[in-house]
Amino acid sequence: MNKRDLLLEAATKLFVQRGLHATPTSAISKEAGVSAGILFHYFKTKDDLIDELYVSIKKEYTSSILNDIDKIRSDLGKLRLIWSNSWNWALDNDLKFKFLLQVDNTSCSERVKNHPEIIAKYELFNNLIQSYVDKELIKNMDTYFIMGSMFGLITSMVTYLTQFPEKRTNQAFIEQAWEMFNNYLKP
Amino acid sequence: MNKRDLLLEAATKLFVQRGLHATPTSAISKEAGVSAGILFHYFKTKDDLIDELYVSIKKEYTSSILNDIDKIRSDLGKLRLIWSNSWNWALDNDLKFKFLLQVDNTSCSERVKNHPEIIAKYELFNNLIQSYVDKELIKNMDTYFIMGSMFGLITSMVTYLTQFPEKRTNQAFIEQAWEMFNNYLKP
DNA sequence: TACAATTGAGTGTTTAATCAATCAAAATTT
DNA sequence: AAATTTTGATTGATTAAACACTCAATTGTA
Repeated sequence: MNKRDLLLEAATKLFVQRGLHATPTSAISKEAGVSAGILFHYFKTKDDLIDELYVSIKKEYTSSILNDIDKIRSDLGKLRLIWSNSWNWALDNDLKFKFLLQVDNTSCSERVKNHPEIIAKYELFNNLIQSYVDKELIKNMDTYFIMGSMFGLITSMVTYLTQFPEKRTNQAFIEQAWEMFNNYLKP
Repeated sequence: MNKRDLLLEAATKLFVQRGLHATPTSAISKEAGVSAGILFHYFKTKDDLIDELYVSIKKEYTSSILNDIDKIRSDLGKLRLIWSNSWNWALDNDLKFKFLLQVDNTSCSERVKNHPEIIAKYELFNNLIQSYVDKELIKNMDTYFIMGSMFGLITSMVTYLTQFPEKRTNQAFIEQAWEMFNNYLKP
């Protein structure tokens, strides 16, 4: 792996373990196994590194949500795939997901939230949800409210499955969780 | 107000605005209008201040959730009051709530999460939810899953109402949000 | 030879925490 | 009731360590 990616990977790990500002750049370069100076060759400042890391992970997450969506025909099936894609990615990439959570509740997310590529992804989801509202597949509520609720439920699902990993393969549990999620949304 | 409380108040504001580790103790004492030294008279270390602040706010929040619960007779009414108490407190104390969110996703919450008073509060809620499960008022799922979902939905409700404050007094919106919350939980 | 990648010691600044020194008020003694 | 002692709150200059970031020198590579 190139040193830039090594740095991003090391940063993700340390930021989650120790917090953004409690992680010195020297610790990141050490963890990545590279020199201290090279970090500032690839990233102008520490904040730049944080911002670039956030945007790249957010893009990876939002892209994964629509994986294989074309392989499903029914709208309800697509909704369920979006739901399971979301928590599956988060569980398979738990450090990255925790990093997103950490930054989302911080002031430095302001710097980064309005990144054009991220806004574009949100609009995509917004339109998708609106189309489901129009088809009366989900309740007629403000799409931002719907989107926020979905993310809240998915986050709590991830937190729970992180604590009780054996439930992830418990089909009865997954079915019931989906039923609840669906009951929440349906008109 | 005494200087200890002034320090806690200033810390809450700055931690939310700038992040935990991006806020020097000097900034906190300056914002509080007290000397730099007095902070370490009341709090052994900066981490101690963070921990004490977290525990005191968490206690305030969890206590507010059960406000006036005895004035309601029906179980469903109580559940609704718990729901509205939660987001009302969060909206009325937005800095404190944001601080809780910020710390909850950070490694330093590990230090503090196992505080006996907080564990006691969680067990209280756990028992309450279990009693609702037993009465078949809410779905028969692991109470930790239920509790986490409720918190996830309330957090997203708070985030939404912070962005669109006018909805808070929109009775139709509140009714529909409650209906969705209730649909999520009911068997 | 040229050019980019990489190093790590070095720089100036900022940080958490300390500490000797003040002061007002409470407690104790006369 | 006056005089004395003790206490704890408060200050801000100080300190030693840690920090983000730089840069001259070195290495690799085309």
